[in-house]
Amino acid sequence: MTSPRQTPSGAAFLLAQLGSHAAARFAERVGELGLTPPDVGLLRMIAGRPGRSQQSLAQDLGVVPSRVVALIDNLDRKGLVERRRSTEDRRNYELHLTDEARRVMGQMAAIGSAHEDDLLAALDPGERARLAELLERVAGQQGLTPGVHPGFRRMGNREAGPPA
Amino acid sequence: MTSPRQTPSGAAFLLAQLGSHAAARFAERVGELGLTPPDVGLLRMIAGRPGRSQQSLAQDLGVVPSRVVALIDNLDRKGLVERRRSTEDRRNYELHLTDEARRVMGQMAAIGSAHEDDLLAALDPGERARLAELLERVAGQQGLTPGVHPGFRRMGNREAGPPA
DNA sequence: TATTGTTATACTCTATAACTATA
DNA sequence: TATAGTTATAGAGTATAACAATA
Repeated sequence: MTSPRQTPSGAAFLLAQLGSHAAARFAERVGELGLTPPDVGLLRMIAGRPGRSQQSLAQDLGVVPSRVVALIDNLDRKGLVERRRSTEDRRNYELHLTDEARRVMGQMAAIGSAHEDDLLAALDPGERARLAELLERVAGQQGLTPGVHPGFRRMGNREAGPPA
Repeated sequence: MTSPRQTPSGAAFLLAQLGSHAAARFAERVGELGLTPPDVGLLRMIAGRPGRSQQSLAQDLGVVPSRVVALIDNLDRKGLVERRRSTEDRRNYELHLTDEARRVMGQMAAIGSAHEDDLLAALDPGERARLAELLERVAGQQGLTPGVHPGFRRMGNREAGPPA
């Protein structure tokens, strides 16, 4: 006979599967605002600590500084973030949101609610709370930083690519 | 004062965050076996229906057939899958696992258990079951196929890349 | 003509390393 | 010499389109 369980492990697989799904749906939604998920994360991080440098972002995101250049370039081109030379140390920039960015973030909040609502349509409010509570405990035990999505750095594929 | 909630929505965000984390940890583990997460998914799909064609995989995975070529090339080079020309319709291949692949899948089962255990260390057995039950209902309502991870096709970035 | 698999090509994402300006 | 940011370059992942063999 074949293997007893076709479906993988259990909650761990469901978590990965649903997480990927949730991320994809979220990407669709914010895409309508002209944003990518990384854009959204960056905006939130800058909003949380205005004036922070690209280096500090690179550290918190776990990516290399040159990556942040491209990321911020995106937001800059969209008119959502401003680079101001620091007057104290003219090597670095102080990153600030524009008024436009603050407007966009208002829309993001609405999008977030709708997203949550659609995603968890199968659960009633009590069940959603229980789910959130369980997930929070898992996230805490796993050492995840609240509010920081680890989807920035690609998980290294330590193997060869396609043939030719 | 600033926005009342720094942390995004709630369970939806936690789901995406934990899902990404779970996937990354799983990638680490199977990497020690010389496999990538796509490898694992493919092996399971072939094991579930030996002899299936690359086209059928492409459909179930939601990727383009040329992508499957590279994916199967990988497994082929590792000696885990065999392409046998179909005798009925010599256009397509029948994909089969090798003995080595079956051995590897045994190890994968052990890895899966350890992964689940580490990931959900914060929860006792009853809580794990409750979590799985909630997640299953969400996954069902969202129309996710049991056992198929949607991480194959990259979610389209419908926006410009880095500057130059 | 339609279908399975393949190759050729191009585009995006991302990291590494070299470079500029400032300290 | 060390640090913030940038540019140049390269590698992996993926899709589109053109192609070969078979039906």
